[in-house]
Amino acid sequence: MSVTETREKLLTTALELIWQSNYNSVGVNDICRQAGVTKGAFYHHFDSKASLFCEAAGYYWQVIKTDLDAVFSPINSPLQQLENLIEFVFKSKISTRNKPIPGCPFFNAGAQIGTDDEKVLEALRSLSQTAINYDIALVKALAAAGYLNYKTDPESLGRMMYNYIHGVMSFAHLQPDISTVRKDLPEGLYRLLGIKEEYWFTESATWNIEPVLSK
Amino acid sequence: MSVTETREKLLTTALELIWQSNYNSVGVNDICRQAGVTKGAFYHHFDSKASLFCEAAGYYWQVIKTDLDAVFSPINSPLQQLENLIEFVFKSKISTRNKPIPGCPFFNAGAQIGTDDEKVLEALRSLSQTAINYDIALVKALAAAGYLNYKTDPESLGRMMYNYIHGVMSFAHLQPDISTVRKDLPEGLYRLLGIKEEYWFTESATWNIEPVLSK
DNA sequence: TGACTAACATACCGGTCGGTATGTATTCTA
DNA sequence: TAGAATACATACCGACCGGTATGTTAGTCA
Repeated sequence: MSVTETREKLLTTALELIWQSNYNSVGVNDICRQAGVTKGAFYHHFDSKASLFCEAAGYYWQVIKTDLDAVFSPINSPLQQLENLIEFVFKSKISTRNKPIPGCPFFNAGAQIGTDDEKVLEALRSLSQTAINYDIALVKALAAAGYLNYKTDPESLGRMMYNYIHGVMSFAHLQPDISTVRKDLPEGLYRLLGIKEEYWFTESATWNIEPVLSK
Repeated sequence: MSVTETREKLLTTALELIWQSNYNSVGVNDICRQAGVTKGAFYHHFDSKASLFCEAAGYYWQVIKTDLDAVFSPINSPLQQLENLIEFVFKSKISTRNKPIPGCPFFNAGAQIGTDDEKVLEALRSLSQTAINYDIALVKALAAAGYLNYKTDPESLGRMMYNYIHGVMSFAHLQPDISTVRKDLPEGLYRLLGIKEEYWFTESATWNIEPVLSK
């Protein structure tokens, strides 16, 4: 394995394992074993488990940014973007490729990591804020196009979208019922956004490529 | 300390500690130290850490049920019940009594506990479903009273409320900004429920007693 | 009063945790 | 081509984990 290969293998493996369970119960040894490298290699590349997590956060973001840019591509109408987002969340964060319903690794980790480790928290904050910014942009576009019922504070509404999506994902983690999510996810977003009812379920997603990281 | 005192002290202490951080990082030793009892006493009363958690779940529910019944008391109008719920979530789950914003211990735990330990998961599932049932009842009452914009599936909408609330709480855990929550929590629920806009922020909560467990 | 037991206390166990010290190939550089 | 730096591998550390074995005390009941 080349240098960058080893490094990326550790990053992706860490993501995968933490995704499947959680930050605390995934040990450095587990990551190393799964990645097929030794602990020496691990601590050659990363200072600590926490710093690996921070770097993995950046790596993860860089990876899904490609997907998000496609999801929110301006060649799609705002309504299509919304449907794309729903499809993206479902495909990349929920879906049924394996038994467990994973949710977002970093959001889960947010609830898992103690209040210590400020660096990790900061990485998570930055990550979530960047994600919310995508939502905010969508809200503005929807509002400008006249799809929305209420007058709207885009920042607040972007946060609401983010919070709702992650609430649904966490619930799906506990109650792995695909059909429930299929229903609750879009309708909840329609309601939150205040999409006028005549536009509900009228557009279909233009995004359906396989998410980069979910192989 | 009497027998039941010791037992309850362990239960409440476990709740408190898990609340403040999370299931995995709170050890049996921590619980014992904080509760002022020894490990021998712990394992005299409980079979394992997991079984303590299950019993704590039941205990917790029994405790907050009192609050919930007050929040959703039929002497309050549906709109008042909704405001009460918002106030309850804010006071008992968020608030500012200490620095950290805890969220719901059991919801957090849901994201933390591995897919193993099926008994724990089952306890969490039962707990969340019972909580959702309160929301469902509220949805029905609101719909019957004509406060809602859209035609509604109460079960689905109850879940949406639950998911949104916990999404907000988890986000608050990461970004401890009280004023944000103060805004996003009610408005998100109004939007989700489809409360007609003329009823937004029109009622004030009739519930403001101190939650039982948050001393 | 003595046998029995519930309710603890103390000491300790094997296993695992994140992290490190040190050795060894391989590659780059002067 | 010598030697320095890189990229690991191996072995090991102390701390802590959940859990247990065993001792001690206090109350119950015959």
